[in-house]
Amino acid sequence: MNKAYSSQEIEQKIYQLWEEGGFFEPQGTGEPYCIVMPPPNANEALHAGHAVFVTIEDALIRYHRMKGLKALWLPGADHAGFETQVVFEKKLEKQGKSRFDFDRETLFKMIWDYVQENKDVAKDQLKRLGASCDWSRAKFTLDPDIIKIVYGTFEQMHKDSLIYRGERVINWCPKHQTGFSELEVKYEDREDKLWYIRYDLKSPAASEGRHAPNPKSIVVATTRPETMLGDTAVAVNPKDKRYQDLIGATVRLPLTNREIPIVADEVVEMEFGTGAVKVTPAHDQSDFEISQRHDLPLITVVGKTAKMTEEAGRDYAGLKVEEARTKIVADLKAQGFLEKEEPYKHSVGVCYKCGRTIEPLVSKQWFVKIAPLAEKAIAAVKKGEAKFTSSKYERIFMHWMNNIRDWNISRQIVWGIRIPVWYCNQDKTCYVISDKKPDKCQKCGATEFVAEEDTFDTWFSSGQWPFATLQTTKEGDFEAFYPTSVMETGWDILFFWVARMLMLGLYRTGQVPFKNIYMHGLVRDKDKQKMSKSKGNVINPLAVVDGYGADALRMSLVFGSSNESDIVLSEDKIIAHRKFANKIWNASRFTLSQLEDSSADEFNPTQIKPKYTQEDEWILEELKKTAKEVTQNLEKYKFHEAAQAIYHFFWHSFCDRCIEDAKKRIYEPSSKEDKQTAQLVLWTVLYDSLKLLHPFMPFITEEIYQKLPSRPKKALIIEDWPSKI
RNA sequence: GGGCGCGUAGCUCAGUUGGCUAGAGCGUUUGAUUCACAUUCAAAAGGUCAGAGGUUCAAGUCCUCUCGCGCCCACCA
Repeated sequence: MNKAYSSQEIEQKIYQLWEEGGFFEPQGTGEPYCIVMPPPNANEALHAGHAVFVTIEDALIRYHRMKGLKALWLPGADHAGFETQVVFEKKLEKQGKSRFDFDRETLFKMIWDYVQENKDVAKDQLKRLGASCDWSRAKFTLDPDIIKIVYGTFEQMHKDSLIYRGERVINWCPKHQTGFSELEVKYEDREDKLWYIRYDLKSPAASEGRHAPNPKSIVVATTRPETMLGDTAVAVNPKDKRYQDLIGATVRLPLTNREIPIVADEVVEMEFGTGAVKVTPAHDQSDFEISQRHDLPLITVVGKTAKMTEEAGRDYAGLKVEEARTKIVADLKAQGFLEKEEPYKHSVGVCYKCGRTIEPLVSKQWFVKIAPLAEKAIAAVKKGEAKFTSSKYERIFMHWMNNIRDWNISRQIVWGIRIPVWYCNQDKTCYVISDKKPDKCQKCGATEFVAEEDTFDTWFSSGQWPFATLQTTKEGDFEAFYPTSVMETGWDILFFWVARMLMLGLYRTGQVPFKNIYMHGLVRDKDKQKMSKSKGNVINPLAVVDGYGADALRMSLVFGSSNESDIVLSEDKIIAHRKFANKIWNASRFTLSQLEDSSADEFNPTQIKPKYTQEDEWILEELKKTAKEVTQNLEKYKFHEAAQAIYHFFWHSFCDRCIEDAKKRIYEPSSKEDKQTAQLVLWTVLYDSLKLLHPFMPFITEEIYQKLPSRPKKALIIEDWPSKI
């Protein structure tokens, strides 16, 4: 053995040993244990967050495998619709091209090829981190059998009236040319202005017999004056005494003279601005809802590229929103309609990818009626069918689920699963749901169809991942492993993914997709800053593996972080655990050398009749206690405690005391029995320590195990866990 | 506006249902060793557990308030 531990020399060799041994496939007849891996993006290298899930999930899998459970860790890769398309678009941009230069099929094919080129990157990196997942079952989110299941879900939901196509205000990114769900919109604080605009009355309201002065106008406050061109009403609160007389009156929209009514609606807050609000149903979520209640028309004045439309009128059509705003304000001022303007701080929705201001636009999109699904998910969590290991995430989850809104699942991108709809006519009122182009519409008899061009929100398909994978891997997998044992993923995708999996899993299978939910935190740098490319503080896990070894990286990710909160990763911490790896190496090197040179008779633990000293009894007791502590903490998902327990035992009990004690007894033995007993103790403690360390530091422990005399199994990975509880 | 969480040694954090002199890693100081150890070992310093009040035989741990910080959600026109 080398004097110092060299991770580079052994890691690859050890991984190969496991793979060739077939140890990653579920073995034996034990109780099934299954984790479905959150599939990394197929086109991207892994980042620190991936290293966290590998560390935790692999520790769980290895522990349960050693405990004798039939353990399956099911890997996969995600096409990651929008994310990947954005990456690809940037590539195109560099070549001076845009995705709009290509037709749907060509673009899809180009991205497909691009993903194929990169698809092994993530897989190879997972292997380098030591992920003991069953590659023979690996799935890709665009596998035809997965798509088939996703289509089946869509069709079933449509039959159950849980899917509808509707005209709604959606969150539109003018750069990426797609709509989003509300989760993909980020908010940014902005210093803006609030403009007060006077709308003159066409005719006084019916107010005979009232004492109130008969007003001639009403003033509204807005941050988006340019959208006034699309106003179809002014709304006030029905309880607002100031405007009682005006409800039902008609005003003339400045600049256009179009006549619009004043309506009363509860959502209007009397305290804000003047208490009167302009209603622009085509460009504001809340206004849209008002328009539905009052049967108001829609006028779209902002188009999909954030430019004013023809409907905005000759003077403004074609202007960018910001230009239109400036011009409108100037025009209003010139014509005397601008009462005042004041500085105003508010938050504005922006695209989470590019930061462009989100334009709320009315558009026809596919929606999932979410309330019935949410109800079942809430009930399942309440009943404990799916348990959050941390109550804080359960509370956050419940709060969101109780306020959930219908889910826009259509995306105007090509990289994804096409929504399997075929329209029978141009106005798209009649359609057939089918994976292939249908022959004939049963409803209207049409034989010509227009294909839906939108694709599903990635989360609609990945929300079905646990059952879709297990139903398409191997015969009997679904029956054996569903519901899976635990879902472990980052808290940032609690709503995006975990909540959707629960809802869709319950809907499709009648069972929760996983029994436990463990959320890990964000990896931060030593100053607790979020890692980002622009800050230059990103720790590339593969670079760490190269420099310090996968075991050191894994150990530093579990050590000193708990409560499923954020994880601080620093070079100091990694170095500390590389030192620990070296300590393990050398303690083992010493132990093994002491067992070897008992040349007289080969070391054989079963042949030794030990005469334990007090010190021996102490270390064996400590070992037992540590095994119990590691086990209990693993059972409770307290990885940091488990790791710390074995770390402390190995270093300070085994190395500092047990080995020191053994030296005297082996070098200057008082009796043959005592020497042999000392050797047996060393062997025993090392043997069990390797097992206890293995879930966290799989490579080094396996390498040493392979050198251990009298080892009972082919590999440590399939050894028996040393503690029953 | 609503919700969640955090504030414990210089730094990063543990501390299970309230129970002995509050712990770990890194860092710092002193000594030893190079005899398995790209070192290691022994020892030490360092905390009024954010602050105030309360419950209790007993509170870092439960309750209330205050201060500071972070995050999430929301139809802030």
